[in-house]
Amino acid sequence: MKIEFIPISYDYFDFEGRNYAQIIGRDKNGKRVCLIDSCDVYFWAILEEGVKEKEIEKLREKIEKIKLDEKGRKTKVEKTEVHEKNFLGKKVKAIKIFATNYKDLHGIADKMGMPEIEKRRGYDLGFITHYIIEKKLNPLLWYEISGETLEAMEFGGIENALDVDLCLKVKTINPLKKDEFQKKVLAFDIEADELKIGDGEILMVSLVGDNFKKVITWKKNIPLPYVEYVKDEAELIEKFVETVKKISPDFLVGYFSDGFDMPYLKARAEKYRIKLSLGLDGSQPKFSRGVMTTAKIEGIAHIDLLRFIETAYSQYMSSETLSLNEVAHEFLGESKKDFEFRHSSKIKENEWEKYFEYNLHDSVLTYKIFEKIWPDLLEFTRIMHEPVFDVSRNGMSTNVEDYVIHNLDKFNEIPEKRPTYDEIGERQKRGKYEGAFVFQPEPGLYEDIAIFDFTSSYGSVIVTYNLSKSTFLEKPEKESYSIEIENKKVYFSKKSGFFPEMLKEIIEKRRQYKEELKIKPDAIKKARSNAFKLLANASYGYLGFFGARYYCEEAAAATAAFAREAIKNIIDKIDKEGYKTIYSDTDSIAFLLGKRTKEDAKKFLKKLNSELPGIMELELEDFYKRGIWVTKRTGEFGAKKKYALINYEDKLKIRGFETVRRDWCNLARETQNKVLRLILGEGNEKKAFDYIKKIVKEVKERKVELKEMTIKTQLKKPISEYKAISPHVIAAKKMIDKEMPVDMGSLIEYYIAETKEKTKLIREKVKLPDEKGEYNIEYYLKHQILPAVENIMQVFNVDVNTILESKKQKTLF
DNA sequence: GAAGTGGATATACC
DNA sequence: ACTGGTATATCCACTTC
Repeated sequence: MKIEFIPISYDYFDFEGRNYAQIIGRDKNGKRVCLIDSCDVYFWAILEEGVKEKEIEKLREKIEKIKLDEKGRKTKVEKTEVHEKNFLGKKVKAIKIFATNYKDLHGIADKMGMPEIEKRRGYDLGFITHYIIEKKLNPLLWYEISGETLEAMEFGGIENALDVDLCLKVKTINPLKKDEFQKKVLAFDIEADELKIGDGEILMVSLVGDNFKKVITWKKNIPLPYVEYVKDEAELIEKFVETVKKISPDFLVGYFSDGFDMPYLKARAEKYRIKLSLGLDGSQPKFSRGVMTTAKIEGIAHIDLLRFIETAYSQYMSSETLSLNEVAHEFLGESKKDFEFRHSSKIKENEWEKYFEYNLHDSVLTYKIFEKIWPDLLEFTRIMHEPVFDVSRNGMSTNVEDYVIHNLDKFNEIPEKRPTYDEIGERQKRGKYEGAFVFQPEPGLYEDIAIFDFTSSYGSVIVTYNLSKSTFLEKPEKESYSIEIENKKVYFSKKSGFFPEMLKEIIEKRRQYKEELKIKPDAIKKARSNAFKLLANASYGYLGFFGARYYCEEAAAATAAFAREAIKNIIDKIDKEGYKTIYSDTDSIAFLLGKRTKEDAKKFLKKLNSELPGIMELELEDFYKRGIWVTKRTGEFGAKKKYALINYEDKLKIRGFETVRRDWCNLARETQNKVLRLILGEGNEKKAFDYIKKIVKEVKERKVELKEMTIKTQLKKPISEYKAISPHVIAAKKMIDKEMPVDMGSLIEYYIAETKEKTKLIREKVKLPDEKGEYNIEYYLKHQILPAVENIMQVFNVDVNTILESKKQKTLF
């Protein structure tokens, strides 16, 4: 029979020693389908140069006799073939070795230390990756599948165990041009008494899907349409499982659910000896070990939104934390419902309804955010060619690597292996190489500024100069790209390599999205364009990442070197043309228009572009009315990475200033922001100065609310590992004493208070936000407010410290 | 015990 | 273990006089 099918969730099982892919998806009518399929599993033995035909035949005979009997599996080499392949761009002869079970590829490879074999490769890919490469059944794309239904009890009766409408053994797979997909989404969120996994009771769980809203609870029976009352916690867990089963979503979505909701449910279910059988085969979620736990559900794509947001968006978000509240605010313009958390025993009778609403709303937000990010998740998954479960959790280096691995066959390339533990150690030992160029700015207030920047700068350098592990030349060749790094010249072939070639496609996608964004801007298009920019830039990071298969220090260093050369070239040309460069960082240049018009600058941009090599492209970032660069706190030089601009739509662009840093108190940040706005918007430093005086007065008169004085700093490691006991470490210790949940990664909030003891140490004045006390006037003036505006006013030769001196005289009397 | 300096730490920029 | 380097700023910890 034939069906139209979109694959969503991938798993595999072993049957009689062989591997089978078990793929769950939907057909065009929304029926849930399970495909069962197998594929060849193999790896490569790359032969030494010049091995003769006869020797190869002998070798094949030897290899074909290899058998393994480990871990209760009997695996053998099924057959071998000889192929002409490429490895790292070089033509090689290789034996393709097919084995019974993919788990034994490594074991077989280990038995092949023959002298004719130079390298063994391709034994370290997962089965699902093998399968997707072999059968080209890519996730979240439509296919026409022909296959046959299973016979009774085939594969040990898998069909009966699976909760699907149809089960097919695959015969053929053909891609379809079809896009629409009515996915079924269910968001969920639990509320518990204790934050530590499993320590408290689960009070309620909310579920939100398409036209579906529910809160299951055992705490209070309130007649509300969405509340379902059960008798105890055990029944709550059972009801939750039952509801998920009934809805049977493609995507079960949580927020931090890998780290909280799922492990919590697991812990509580274990306590009551209940099976958390969420899988379509009735299996429980499988939790991965390691630093980051993940919860995988058979047949349903469990998505932890936080993980995807961290990799795909966080760099471009203005939220201070990635809490559901702040992320919802930024993505949706909506906030969480207010609810003051207390232990359930302290919640009053009439407060439960609010708590339920709160819980439900969290799932609503999770559901809505998922809908918002869906286009990106879809695009990411389709580009990476790996299941959405993995893509949604992977970091950028893995994304780059997945992309490469799944595109190798176009180049007839054998995959490179993962580095060994020792190789990683070696790579980590190497020193840093020189990175980006940052222009030394002259402090001052400037007017009429234009900013150009390179589109996907590092990515386009890699493509243009063909930089990669496979194009790196040990010995110089006549026709090659070369550049000096650390007094040593490195060379790269001009014969196009597969890595740069692949990157080209990513950059083209990014350009396309950016164009669409220009035509009709919206937040999501922006995020998507940024997501691809991220992928392009990550390719550079990937080259220098110690865990990468295609790690190439020389290529990474050369990328930075070529980029430095390119930007310096542009700076020269801009200045030669009669403009004046005032700043530049990595891939952007800010310069003064002087007497020229915006149109002149645009024309000039065209000219510059016509002279750029390869796919390098410079674009107009924006024009700005005014901009300010300040001095460093130490020394008279202009500070790098710290400036503020205002464009002709009066929109501020602030970089590096305390305004954008969360480890400064709100008051300092807001004061600085206001001062920048006054100076840039109106060009009025007098007003700014008056404003500062006003704030200083308010601080001295204690008119400022304590919460404006809170400083937030993150705990980057376990408390015990801190050598320097800084204020936030003290605050964290205080929190632990109060049994508040503190962990690595927690954002610690505190303020600096007045104390009786005479001490110089700031850490001895630390108090928690809810601790009684008064803010320390001297500290906030001298360490927060004035430093935040000092360098800005210095541009106008105004010394803000005089405010303190003159006022001090008065207050003395 | 004050002053100066380097190290540890956090955060931002691209 | 889960991209790279560049840069600023703060406060602690130590040295020196």
